[in-house]
Amino acid sequence: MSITRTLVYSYYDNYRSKGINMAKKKKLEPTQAELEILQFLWDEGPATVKEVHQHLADIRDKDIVYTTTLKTMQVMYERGFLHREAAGRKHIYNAAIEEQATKKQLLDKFLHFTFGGSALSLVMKVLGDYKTSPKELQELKNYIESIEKKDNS
Amino acid sequence: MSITRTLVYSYYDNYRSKGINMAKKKKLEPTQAELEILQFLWDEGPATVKEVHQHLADIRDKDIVYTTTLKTMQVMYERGFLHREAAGRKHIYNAAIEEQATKKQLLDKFLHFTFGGSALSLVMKVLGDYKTSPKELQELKNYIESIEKKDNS
DNA sequence: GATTTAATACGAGAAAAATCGTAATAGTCG
DNA sequence: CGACTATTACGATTTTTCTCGTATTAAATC
Repeated sequence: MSITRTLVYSYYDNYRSKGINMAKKKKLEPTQAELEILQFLWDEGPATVKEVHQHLADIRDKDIVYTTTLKTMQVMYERGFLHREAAGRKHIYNAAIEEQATKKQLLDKFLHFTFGGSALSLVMKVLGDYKTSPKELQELKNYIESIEKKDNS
Repeated sequence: MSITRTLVYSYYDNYRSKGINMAKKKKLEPTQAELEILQFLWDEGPATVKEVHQHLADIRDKDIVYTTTLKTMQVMYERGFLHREAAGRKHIYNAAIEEQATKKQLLDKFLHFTFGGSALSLVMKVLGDYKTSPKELQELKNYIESIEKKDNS
């Protein structure tokens, strides 16, 4: 129980805490299919549908049709998740939402639904379940110490 | 880039690595609504629909009708996520799937879709985004050291 | 400038998830 | 027993997400 239970957040706090009219807040979270696309654009920068689609074909196990990717990206554009720019007959798409903020948002949600809001129990689970190299562990300790230093100032 | 990119897993590995006929594998992952219910049963043990529903009403911001909870739990029972036992006119439900294994499964998926499979970048993000108390940080360091020791034996 | 090709636009539908309303049932209490 | 109530059963609907096929457009090639 100890520390893994200490740090608990409510997923809904995000919505409640931001004022009165949160009810009419539109859906702002990318879906999973959309996430895979954003992931690619965040890492690689602007790309065409073709490039994105190629990447998905590599990544995924299940096949997908070109127009599916296209459609998804068009929807993402409408939803404000992507920018785009015409270049000849093509469009060049880019992420329109910020990587870190988006991940934070999804993390909040995941934390709520899967770990009951406990951030530390998630961290422990990850460290316990995935083999981490000595070097990585060392770097992680350093990072923790840098947080400690910052907190003390 | 450094360490946050090192530890990368493919979400699909889970499916691929377990043999030949993975294609016909049924949907085995609880949905989000189901997760909230499992969470409660894992924490609190066996409960009636009424109790679960009461809990959801407390937890959630949006209202939900009783039969919705009931239906969800019935579906979960059919899907094999819950056991149940008649007690007079009621049913007493309990989780039928293992907490840690289930969370691992969901973590794999989340890691893939939201952090491109990088476990460490998730850990760093969590530590960076959520304020963690000095005591918690210390316990975390201890935990990391215990992993280091174990690896060296 | 006609034909071919590569891309987008768009509507429709399948699949999955979540919700609800009504009916049936089993237990309770007068 | 008969009325009442709490509970389950179940079908249907809504909402969200994902997928695909066809039509259209714009550029490239000959």
